Amino acid sequence: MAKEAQWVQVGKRQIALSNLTKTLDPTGPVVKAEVVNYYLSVAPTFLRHARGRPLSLVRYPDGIEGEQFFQKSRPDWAPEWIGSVRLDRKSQNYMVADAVADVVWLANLACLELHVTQGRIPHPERPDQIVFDLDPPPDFGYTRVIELATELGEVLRGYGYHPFAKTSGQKGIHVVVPIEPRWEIPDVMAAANEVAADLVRRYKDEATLNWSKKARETRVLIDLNRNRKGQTAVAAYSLRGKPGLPVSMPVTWEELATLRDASPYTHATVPGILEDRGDPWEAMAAYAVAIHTDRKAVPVAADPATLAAYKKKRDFDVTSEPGPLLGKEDMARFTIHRHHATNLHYDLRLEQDGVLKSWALPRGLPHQPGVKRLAVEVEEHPIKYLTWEGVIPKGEYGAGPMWVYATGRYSVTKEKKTGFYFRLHSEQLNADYRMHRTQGKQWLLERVHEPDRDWLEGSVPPLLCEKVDAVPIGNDYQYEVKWDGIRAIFTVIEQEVRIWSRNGNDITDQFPEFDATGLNITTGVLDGEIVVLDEVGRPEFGRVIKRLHSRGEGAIARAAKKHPAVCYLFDCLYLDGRPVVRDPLEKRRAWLEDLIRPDTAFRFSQSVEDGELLFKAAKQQGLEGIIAKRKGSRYSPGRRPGTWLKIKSEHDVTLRIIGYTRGSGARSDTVGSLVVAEEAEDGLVYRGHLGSGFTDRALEELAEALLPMAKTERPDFIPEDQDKSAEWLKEAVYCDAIYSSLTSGGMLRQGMYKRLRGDI
DNA sequence: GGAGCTC
DNA sequence: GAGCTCCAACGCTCT
DNA sequence: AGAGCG
Repeated sequence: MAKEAQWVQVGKRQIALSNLTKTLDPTGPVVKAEVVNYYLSVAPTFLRHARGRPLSLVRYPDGIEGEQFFQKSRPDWAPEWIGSVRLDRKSQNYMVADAVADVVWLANLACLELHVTQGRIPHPERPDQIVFDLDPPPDFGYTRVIELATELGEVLRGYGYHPFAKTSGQKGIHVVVPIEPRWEIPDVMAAANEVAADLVRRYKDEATLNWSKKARETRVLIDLNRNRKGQTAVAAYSLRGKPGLPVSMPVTWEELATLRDASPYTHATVPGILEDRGDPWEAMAAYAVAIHTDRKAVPVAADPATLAAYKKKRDFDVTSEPGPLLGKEDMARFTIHRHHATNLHYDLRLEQDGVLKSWALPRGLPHQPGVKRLAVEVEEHPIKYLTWEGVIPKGEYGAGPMWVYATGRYSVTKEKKTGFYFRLHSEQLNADYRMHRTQGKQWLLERVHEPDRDWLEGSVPPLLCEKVDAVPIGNDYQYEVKWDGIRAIFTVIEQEVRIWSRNGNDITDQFPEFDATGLNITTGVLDGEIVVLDEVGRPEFGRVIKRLHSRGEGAIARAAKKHPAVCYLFDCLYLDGRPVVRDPLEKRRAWLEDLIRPDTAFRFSQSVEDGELLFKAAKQQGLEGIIAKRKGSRYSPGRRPGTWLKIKSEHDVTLRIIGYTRGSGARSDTVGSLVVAEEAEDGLVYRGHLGSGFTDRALEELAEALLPMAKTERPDFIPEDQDKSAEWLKEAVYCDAIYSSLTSGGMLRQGMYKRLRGDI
């Protein structure tokens, strides 16, 4: 072990990291610590595609400018927990990554590139994907490679495959199709060859299968050799040993079409992108099909006419949800129902011998390794329940709504005496579980691997609004009231609720009225707006903000009693063991409505179809505005402008800054917000607080920018030194007095009101 | 990057 | 103790 | 037979 080794704990493994400050990419420069960090952060996603595949390491112990070498066999000094597999009698003992710790250990070996075979355990000799490596000659424009990859994608669809794309991390593009692991390599090669030859026939001047340099000249090599025995291709999310440490990055077909080169994807950017938009390949395994040369009927003849027709409707196809799974007759299917009978529960159904083996899961699916959930074996169900969804009428057994929570295919990865391990592949859920019989009909369901992203850990940045001036009209939208209060993300773990502000601050303690008894849920992430309502049911921002600022248990309890808050929930991001952010808005909201218990502090934010009407009503009621949401849209934490629009109900407001609040945070130099009032017929009307958590300096700048916009530069009641707005803002005592008067009850106190009004 | 071998 | 060496592989093509 | 190729 090198002398300066640093020990880290990854899962249950301890790993010695050596030479962390060694530069591996001098052009960055990038040191080894950053490489380890990269692989640590993408490991759960990386493993989804690489787990169980024999590895080739490309190691750069002296950095990308030093010597590089391949390594396949498992060195005998590897820790005992690094797994391995032998492809045949006389082959290597290939290493196989299974857990995050394995990836970190490999990263420490300065193994920048990880390459994998197309087969994986338990059938390493039967590929479960075909890779088409598009390898352009020098000076072949990237855009043209993309075009060719896109065409290849279409040809593959014509043959009934579901293609996925990634950058190679260098000049090329890899098009990958998942297949069922049922054929030997020669059969798979033959199928691949047929499709590639088809493409080459259509694009004679662009593409070739001929591998010799001379014959290739200026054409792209469609390299099928990556599919051969013992051959590997760079793994999805692997780094490449090139300047800047680019990544072999899975992309959606839409993303691919907009790429101009592969430069956006590097060790530095990929973790953020992944966090932002997830893994485009996540559901890949659910789209495995039989190779086209061995199907009973070839689904689509690959003649040019068919392809043209396909191309025509492709725009629609690509932008909408993926189509139905193909070839499902060849693999075992599964469904999980959310069944809101007398007692809410889930039903896990696995296809086996022509029936659905079923278990009732009273508390949903486990969300994390180590979490176990009871699973009670129930009677087998007929296959037709795979897709059944609806309401079981009152009086019948199990009366109540039953939703398809996830459906796709599954594979048993390991059989044990007391149970089995299985992996779910679907659009909704891709995870490994262990089913373990404890006694009789009682089983325990346990999650095996870490999720890509732990939705229940800490806060999730909420999807934000974009302000617009007019109500977007159309059948594409649904409309909700814009509740004027505190945006809050709720995380529920078991029976514990935590509340997070939009900036990720934990505000749980401020609102003791929100507890899990109001929600029919075991684990979840919900999005809503906390409001305090006035006598006629209008949100009073001043009151709720006061709730946010009260300190001390006693004060909070008193405030909660005086001004009880409710929360209008409008979205659901995670539900009992699976993220739902990628389900369409309507589905998320249907689930949400179902999980809110009546007569609690939680309410469902109703939506309506008529935007104009709601807008008019909102204006009449003095509400802040309405929100238009695009139907079918996903939830993109952190933002995605254009999917969610906020409309101000008043446009020509003249605001005046009448004070500021002291911040409630720990930093003494922060100012809470500007207190703004609107000019009305009969004086100033409090409109709320602008921003929060400014430093004095930032606030001065903001005030300077805003003051000229106000009708009067400064209200008359501000004492002395009228010239310097910044100094005016520093009149803390005075403004605090205004603040408290403004916010007691959300109204201007009598005296102050008079003073503000009349007599300015 | 780590280990085994050689001097 | 320092210095050197090893650490892959397939199948096809060209020479 | 051996080197080259990715």
